[in-house]
Amino acid sequence: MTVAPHRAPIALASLEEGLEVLRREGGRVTTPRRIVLEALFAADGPVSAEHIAQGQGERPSLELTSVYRNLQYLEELGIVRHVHAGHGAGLYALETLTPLEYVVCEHCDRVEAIDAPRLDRARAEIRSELGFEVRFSHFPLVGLCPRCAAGSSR
Amino acid sequence: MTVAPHRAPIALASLEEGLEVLRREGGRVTTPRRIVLEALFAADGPVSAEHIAQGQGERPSLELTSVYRNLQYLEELGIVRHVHAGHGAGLYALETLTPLEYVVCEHCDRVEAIDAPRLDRARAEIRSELGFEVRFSHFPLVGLCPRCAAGSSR
DNA sequence: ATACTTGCAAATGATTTGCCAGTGT
DNA sequence: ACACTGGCAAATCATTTGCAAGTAT
Repeated sequence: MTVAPHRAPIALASLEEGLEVLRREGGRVTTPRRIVLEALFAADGPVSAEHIAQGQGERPSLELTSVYRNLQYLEELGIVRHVHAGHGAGLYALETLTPLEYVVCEHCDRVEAIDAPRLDRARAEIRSELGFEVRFSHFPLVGLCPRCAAGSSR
Repeated sequence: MTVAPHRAPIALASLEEGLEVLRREGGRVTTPRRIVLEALFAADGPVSAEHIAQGQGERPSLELTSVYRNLQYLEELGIVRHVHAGHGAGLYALETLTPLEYVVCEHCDRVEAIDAPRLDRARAEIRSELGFEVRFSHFPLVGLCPRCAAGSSR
């Protein structure tokens, strides 16, 4: 598990491809590692390490420590990325073919994945106003979703 | 210290005004409380609880716990707000007359305060594209500042 | 006098680290 | 065989909480 600097993103098409990447990079294909990947493929959005560690149905549970270690390793390989949805635990997801960025509602805590290009105009505004090149992938956009913005008396 | 839901923001003009707010709201003017306010007035940007607790020059150090408790109380009163600049500790600042939002460079970690209106166009883009009403005050915009964007080979 | 606050220790929650036994290759 | 991993306990970091002693009003 000695990779450190992040590689370019790799969008896995299948679990098998993930295992291939592991082998190619000199990593070993172990049961916990396979399970973490399975959990990420099974998830329909970013999930916490805790969630992965708990297991679900067929998928066995495993040590939280191993989950964190493997997520970190997979992240260094460019297979996984994590987001911070609020004050709580980080959320992990597989890297995707079309880059995703995230928006979180600070009222209902819902996390929504957005195709990065949809935020290009906002990014351009920020670039021209501040000269900053922003990403909403690691730290998401936080605000009120339409639903909550409508019925919020706070 | 029983206030809980946040009051409307109050931009203090002076430490004295802060103490008045405390009295008006039924809080007590204590030494640690005065020190926390002094530290915030002395700071030229958002600072960590740790930083406040350490003291500096004239300003005595105090228990980290008290700093956190008081920051939380002042935040509930609408005098203080906090931002998350990255993976580390939260940063605290006095509420300002003209609302501020923050931008953080993920490369050099510099935190820059921005007058909220300067981001109105970006916010409008996001609103029209996603229906989201975003704020960059609690969770800041994260990206590369001009300096780092220029000389970054990563 | 009495409710609000502080200090200090201990608890929490998220994540990391040390170390030795276990196992892919 | 041997370096890479996993499990488990303990360490860290930021922050919160419990409680008895201290103090503003």
